[in-house]
This record gives sequence, C-alpha cells and structure tokens, in this order.
Amino acid sequence: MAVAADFSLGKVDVALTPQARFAEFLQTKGKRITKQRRAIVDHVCGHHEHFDAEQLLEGLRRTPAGARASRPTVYRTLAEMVDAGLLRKMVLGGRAVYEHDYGYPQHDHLYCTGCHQLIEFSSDELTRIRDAVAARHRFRAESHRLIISGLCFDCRSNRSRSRHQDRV
Amino acid sequence: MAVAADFSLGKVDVALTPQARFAEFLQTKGKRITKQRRAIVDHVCGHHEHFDAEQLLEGLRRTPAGARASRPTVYRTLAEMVDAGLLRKMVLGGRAVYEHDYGYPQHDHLYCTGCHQLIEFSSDELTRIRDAVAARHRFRAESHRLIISGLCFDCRSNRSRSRHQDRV
DNA sequence: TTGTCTGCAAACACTTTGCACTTTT
DNA sequence: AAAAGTGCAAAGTGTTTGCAGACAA
Repeated sequence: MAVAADFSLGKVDVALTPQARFAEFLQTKGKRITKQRRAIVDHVCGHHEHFDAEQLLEGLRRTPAGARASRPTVYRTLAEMVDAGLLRKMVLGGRAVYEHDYGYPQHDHLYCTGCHQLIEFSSDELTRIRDAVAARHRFRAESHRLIISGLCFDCRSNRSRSRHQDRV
Repeated sequence: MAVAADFSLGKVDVALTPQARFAEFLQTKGKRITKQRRAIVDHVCGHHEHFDAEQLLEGLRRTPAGARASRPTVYRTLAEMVDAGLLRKMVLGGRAVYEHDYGYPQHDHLYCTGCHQLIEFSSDELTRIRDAVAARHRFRAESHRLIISGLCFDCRSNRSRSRHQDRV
C-alpha cells in the first residue's frame, strides 16, 4: 500500500518510548518479553507508515537473522499492540491495516481509489462535530474513523489506467 | 445486527422506484431480469435497515416458496445493486453490511461496540469539512464514511455483560 | 437459439486456533 | 520448575469462482 503524508503531523510528547510502553503493558498483563515480540515492536517502530500483517512479516524477513517471527505470532503481537494503544487497526479492501497511534495525534484519511494511497489530515472541527453528535445521542464516543474516498490529483490526470474500485 | 434510526431521515424524491432503476441498470449492461434478482431486490426494498448477506439469505428463506436464491447469487446481486447505486456497502467487524443508498440522503453512523447497533445521523457541517479537506489536497471526494465508535447509553449502563470489542 | 444465470462445490484471502515443544521468568 | 510463547499445520470466516445444467431474451 502506497502511503504519503503530505504534511507532517508532528509527534506528540509522550512519557515513554513505544517499546517501554509495550513492555509495561506486557508486564501488567503477566505476559513475557520474548525476542519475537521485541523484534516486531522494534520493526514497527522503525517504520512510521501504514502497513498490514503481510508487509510486517516480509519486513521481518529482511532483517538480521534471529529477528524472525511466524505469521501467527505477528498476528498475535499486532493485536497486543492495538490493545496496548500503540497501534490503530483499520480495515481497507478486506485486510487489516495498522498505523501508529501512540504519540501521534488523531487524524483521518483521504483514500484514493485509484492508487490506494492514504493521505492523512486532521481537523479539529471534525472532533467537535463528533463530540456534538455523540452527546446528542447520549453516546460515549471512544474513537472515530473518517475516510474520504475519491481520486487524488495524479489519478484524475491518468484516468486511462484507472479501474473502477469499491468505495470504502 | 441490531439497527435503530433514532430520527427519521426522510426519503428523498427520486424519479424511479429502486426496482425500476435496477431493471434499467441491468438492461444497459445486457444483464437479465431473473426471478432470483427480482426476489432479492424486492426483499431488500421491503426492509429499510442495514443488513448483511447472511441476513438477506435468511430473509429470503422465510419468503413464499419460489423466491429463493443461493448464497453466490445473493453475493453477486448485492454487488450489482451496489454498482447500480441502490446500496452502499461498508465493512464492520469483518463482514460487509449494506444500507440503502438510492433515494436516501447521505448520512453517517454511530457504532456501539457493545451491542453492535448502528445509529444514523447526518451533518451538513461534516460535508463542508469533507469538501474543504478534499479541496486542500487537490482531491476529488466521491464519498466519505464516518463511523463514530463507542458505547450507547444502554451499553454504558450494562457494563457487566460487556466484552471488549475492536474499534472499527 | 443464444448467451446469461444459477447453484453446487471447491477455491479464496486473511486470520485464528490446537497442540507439542521451546523459552522466559 | 512453572507458566507463557512459539511455530506448524489445520481450521475458521466471509466471500468469490469454475463449471454444467437451467433459463431469459
């Protein structure tokens, strides 16, 4: 999946490194810090774009020997990282895509149905709307996800090779 | 999946009935109007809530004999209805959920992670934000999807039986 | 008649699980 | 030593597809 953040959503101050936070999370759960979990967290933290399980697995394979993890372990660890608040999970085109959550500000996405690029943006107004709507419905909003689908500038120009894609 | 529209988003005027529009769509595609497609469209049009393929299949089974369709046919026809602009598809918790699109105004959803209820709402402000963001990124917005996840009032009260659910 | 559609069974992609063995604590 | 984690292979989900017979146009 192609990724582009067209403007930087700078990091937010946090007390712990993601690794430390994960270690803390594992400990409070009585879970162990294994070399696989360490390899996965380190690898994820070294790449700040969106990714899916397959890409992570692939990335680990390119890594110095010893930093491997099997597919099930990758899936298990990703779920733990979501639980720990390090990653957010979203489903795009049938597979789970992860993005960093810990230390990053809330943001949403423009999704180009032509080239599958995800462009991040953030909007305070949107958060306001979210809270207003939730309040109106006596609903406790815990998160939201806005995906604006359409065609990016490049794909609008190169209509020739565009296929019709599902909307999200 | 439980569904509740807490306030009615009235229908919008349209030239054709959904059935007629679908027939038109099929004809322009050189596709045929079979009794299965007719049964599916009629059944869908008779139930204005969100549904998934399984529920539709189940609903068809309860129907007067002869109005049956197999699982593959249901999936195929749902895809055609999305193509025809009659339905919108969204993915929630790993499966596709459909809602009426033709003749209904744009709206978004509150999704209760406790009881999986979908509550509809609409916001003009949101549409404004969408267009502003898209413009800022030289992006042509074709659709958007906002899902606010959290807990509805009832689920907040009955925390006892709540399990931890994925955020959307 | 012609070409599309259907239903069946099998294939699919992605993800999860059972289990024997390994590793962390 | 005890408990949790790992990898493998197998099982799940929800959805899609190949194909032979059925059917709309």
